[in-house]
Amino acid sequence: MLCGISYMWTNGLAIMPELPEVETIRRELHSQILRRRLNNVTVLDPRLVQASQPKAFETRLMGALITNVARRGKYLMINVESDVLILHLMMSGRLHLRARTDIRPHTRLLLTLDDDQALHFVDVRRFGRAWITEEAHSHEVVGHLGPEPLDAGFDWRSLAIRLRGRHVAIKTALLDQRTVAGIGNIYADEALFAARIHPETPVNLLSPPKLRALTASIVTVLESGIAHQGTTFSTFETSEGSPGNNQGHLKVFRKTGQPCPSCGKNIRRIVLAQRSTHYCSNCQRKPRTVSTK
DNA sequence: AATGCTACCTGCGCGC
DNA sequence: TGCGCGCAGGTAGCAT
Ligand SMILES: [Zn+2]
Repeated sequence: MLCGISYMWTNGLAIMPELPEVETIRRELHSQILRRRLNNVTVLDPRLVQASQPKAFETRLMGALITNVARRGKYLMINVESDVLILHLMMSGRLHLRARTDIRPHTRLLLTLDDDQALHFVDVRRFGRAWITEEAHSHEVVGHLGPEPLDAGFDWRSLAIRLRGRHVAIKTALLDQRTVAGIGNIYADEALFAARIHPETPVNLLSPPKLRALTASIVTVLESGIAHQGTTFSTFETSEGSPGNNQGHLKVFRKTGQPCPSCGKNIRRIVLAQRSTHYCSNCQRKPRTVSTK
């Protein structure tokens, strides 16, 4: 299914990995590489491991047994015996399990397994990053993250705590990973639509009932995304090659000019926090105290 | 402390 | 047909 979206890579892939996409990849990887051994590790682009020397990075992982594949927000965590390999795909990072010799353009990292297969980290835009740490929870890149929205303990109070003392637009706050981990541009717009909250609403003006609604909507849209194996705008492959199809379930994201599925009014697009933002001006009203530009 | 803005990077669509 | 511009995205880092 196409959504009038026309940009994709030459290999036909166009996803923006947020929590549901990373979780989909995590589940596939878990079934594919758990208890496999890393026979070889090759850093093809030093930029990927900026924080460390490529050689040291490689040797630290070489020969290690993969004991778990986990996720924190949008970060993928491949546990080996005594270390954790943390990966962030950013926008264009992809993981493919395929023949170790089948190296395609833009491959940045090769994790060769104990057969002819390798996990290929392919990243056209080179924004993706990789780290190795002994203790993932306190690591610099995940230590500051907000609560996991799909954990049992996530409720409107934990959201309220993270918004305390702040005055930014709610969409800006949702894109800030310290507020809630894993929300990106797609699911921020979808969650705000589902909760009937205008994206420019200052967070200090959100009542507890609105925060409750938003909390529930965040959980709903993320779970829906996972249930549909993530959002893609073209011939998306997960690492196994099966397509995600959550794009067919989005209500407002990149639906500018199309009728709101709730009221029929045209979906609007604005730029907020330097990001495309889509909403229904009828279903998502600005509080009166916010002046219209 | 909180917030805003830019750099980073590349392929593709669009307009001329 | 060819070229160049602008867009898309998440995060770190810097400025205010
Ligand atoms: Zn509407």
